[in-house]
Amino acid sequence: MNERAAPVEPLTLELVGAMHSVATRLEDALDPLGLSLAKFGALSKLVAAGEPLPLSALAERLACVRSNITQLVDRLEADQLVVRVQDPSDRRSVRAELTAQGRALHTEGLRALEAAERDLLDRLSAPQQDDLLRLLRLLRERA
Amino acid sequence: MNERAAPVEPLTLELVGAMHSVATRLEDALDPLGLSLAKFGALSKLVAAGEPLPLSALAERLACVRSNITQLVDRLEADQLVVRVQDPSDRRSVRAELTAQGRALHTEGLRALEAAERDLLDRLSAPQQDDLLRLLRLLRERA
DNA sequence: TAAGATTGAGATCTCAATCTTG
DNA sequence: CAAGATTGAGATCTCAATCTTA
Repeated sequence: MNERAAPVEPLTLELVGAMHSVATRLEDALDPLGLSLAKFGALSKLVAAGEPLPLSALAERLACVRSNITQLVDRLEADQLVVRVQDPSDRRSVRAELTAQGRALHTEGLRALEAAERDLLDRLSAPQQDDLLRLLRLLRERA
Repeated sequence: MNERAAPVEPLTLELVGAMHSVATRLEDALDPLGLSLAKFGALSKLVAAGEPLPLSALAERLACVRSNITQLVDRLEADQLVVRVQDPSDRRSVRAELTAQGRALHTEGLRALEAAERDLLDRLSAPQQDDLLRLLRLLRERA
């Protein structure tokens, strides 16, 4: 029994707080490269796809709305990391294509993130790391 | 051995993705009340403190910069959930004080969050929930 | 009309610079 | 000068409305 007042903070706020802390650490790791998590995420999806992606597809894979991608690609284009290319078969569609520079920076970002990841996860044993990933995926895969 | 290309996505991006998904779910739960996670977080810290807090203290407890709190309190004040009060003993200091309306809405928000929390965590057994919290705290408590 | 993309308004956050008070 | 708060600029995100093309 605990005599003190009941916790005012729901469990989920702890979740959000911890995740915010992790995200901040990762942003800091990417910052020296001029990258943000948002930008790296987009580059990452483009590399994974292996080909230019329509902005709608990018929005779907990054779990955000289309208008967000319009602006994100604006900034990526200003950084010369991607270019917009027209789709001749459907003139409504615009695809984002990686530049050589974008591909190279993604590789650097990957290294930086993996270093930050080792720093972060070194606290946890290998089985703990597996557990964490499994639990988070359970939360995510909810309808 | 896996013949396919190595995963392009670092483990940490999975973490960020899961975080984003959870945060979105919680935002949705608060939305009908006209609350956001940011606003609820501030109300929650004020309720926990039991007294008006200087904006600096609020910034510290919410792990963000002061200028963020200035604007957040602007919006909370516009919603009539808090008021700014002057500190007679130090005229530099401004404290945020809950209104009755702010206190009431915090209670409603708490209920909404706890419902969303049950929805989210129902997937996990009680020991799994404990594990998740423990693991996240380990990640957070890093220097 | 549907779909793809963009625009405009606004919420949330950061940083750098500034202003007042200590 | 330090500290507390604010302001201004800009990044990131959402929603509603709009424009073009299918």
